[in-house]
Amino acid sequence: MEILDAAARLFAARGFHGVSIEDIGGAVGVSGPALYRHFSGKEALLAEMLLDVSERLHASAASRVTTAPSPEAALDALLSGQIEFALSHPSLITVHDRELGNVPEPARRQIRRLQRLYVEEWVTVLSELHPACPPARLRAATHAVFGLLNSTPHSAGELPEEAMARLLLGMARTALATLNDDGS
Amino acid sequence: MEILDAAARLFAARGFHGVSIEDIGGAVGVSGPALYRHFSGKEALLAEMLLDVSERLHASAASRVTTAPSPEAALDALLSGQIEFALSHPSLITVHDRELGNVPEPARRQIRRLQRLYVEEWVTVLSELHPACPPARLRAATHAVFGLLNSTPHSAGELPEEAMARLLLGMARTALATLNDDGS
DNA sequence: CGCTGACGTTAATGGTGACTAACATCGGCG
DNA sequence: CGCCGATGTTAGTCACCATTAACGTCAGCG
Repeated sequence: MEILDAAARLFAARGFHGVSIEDIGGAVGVSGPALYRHFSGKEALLAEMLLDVSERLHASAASRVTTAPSPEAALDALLSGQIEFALSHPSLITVHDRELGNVPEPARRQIRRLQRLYVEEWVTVLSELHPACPPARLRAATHAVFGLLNSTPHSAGELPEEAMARLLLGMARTALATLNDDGS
Repeated sequence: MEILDAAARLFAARGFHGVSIEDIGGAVGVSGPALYRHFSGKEALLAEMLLDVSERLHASAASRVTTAPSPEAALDALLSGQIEFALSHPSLITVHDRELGNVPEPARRQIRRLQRLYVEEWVTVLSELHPACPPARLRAATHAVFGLLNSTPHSAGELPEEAMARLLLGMARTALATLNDDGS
C-alpha cells in the first residue's frame, strides 16, 4: 500500500519516533488523522509493515529452499533472495531491523517468530554444507551475512544495482565458505 | 563519561527520539535537568558522543595503517581494530550509524568528514591489494564489511567474544579476497 | 566565618504530537 | 431520489518532553 511505502521511507530516514502521523499523511497527499481510517494507530501501522516484511522474507526463503535441488543451490537461492529484497526495498530492510522494539506485544511476538524461522531456514541449509560446525556458529555467521547484505542502504549509489548484486553475492558466498575452518 | 555510556545504551535500544532527558538522568542516578550542567542540550550530547566515536575509529585506523609493514598487515590491523571496537562497544556502533541525522549542523559535517576519512583509510589499503578494482567497488565492499562486522549487536551472546572475533575476522578476510574477481 | 562555583532539585513554560470529535463529500445502490 | 459506508477535513484534548527558572547544598578556600 502507498501509505506503508511512504511510512517505510520516513521511518528509515528519521526513525519511528522522529516521524509524525502528519508527516506520513503529508507524504501521501492526505493530512494527518485521515490515516486512522486505515490503521488503528501509529504502532499498528508499524506492526503491519514489519509483519508483512517478515512474512514475505520467510515465505520466499521456505519456498526457495524446498524447491532447490541441492544444499549448494539452496544457499545460493537464499542469498539471491535476500540480495534482491535488500536492493529493491532498502527502507523496509532498515526499518525491519531497527524498529521491532516499537511494535506492541501481540504482534511483536509473531514478528520475532517469523524472523527466527527465517534464520533457521539459513542455519538448516548451512548445517548441511558444514556438518562439523556448531549451530551457534552458523547462527552468528548468518547474522553476519545479513549485516553484509543489508549494507546496501549505506553504500547507496556507489555501484549500479547489477554490479552491487554480484559483488554482494560473491562476498557472501566466500565469507560463508570459511565456516569449516575451525576458527582457531 | 558515565552519562555518555548510559545515553549510548538507551539510544541504541530505543532510538534518539525514544529516550527522554529524564531517562538518561535516571540511568545515572540523577534526575532530569541535572544533565544541563554537563551538556547544552540533548542534541549536543549526541553530537559529542558521535564525534568521539568517529575520532577514535579514525585515529586508531590511521595509526594502525601507518605502522603496518605491508598492505596485508594493514588490512588485518584495520579488521582487528574494527572488530575489537564493535565487540566492546556495541551500542556506540549502533548509534553511530543510526543517529547521524539527529546531529545539528556544525557537528554533523565534522562527523561525516571523519567517517569519510575512515572509509578512505580502508579504500586506500584495499586499492594497494587490488589495484585493478575500481574505487567505487572498493567503497561498496568496505561498507559491506562494516555491515558484516557490525552485526555483533544482532547476534549478541551466540558465541563467546573470542570465538566471535575469530569468526568475523575469517569471514571478512575471505569476503575481501574476492575483490579481484571482476564481478561478472 | 562567609563567599563562590560546581552540581542538584523541583516547578514552570511552551511546543509537539497522537488520538478523538464533529462535521463534510460523494460514489453506489436500494 | 435518498440513504450509507468509505474516506477526508478541521478543531479540540491530553500527555509528554526539552528547556529554563528559582532555589538548595556544600566543599574549598580567602
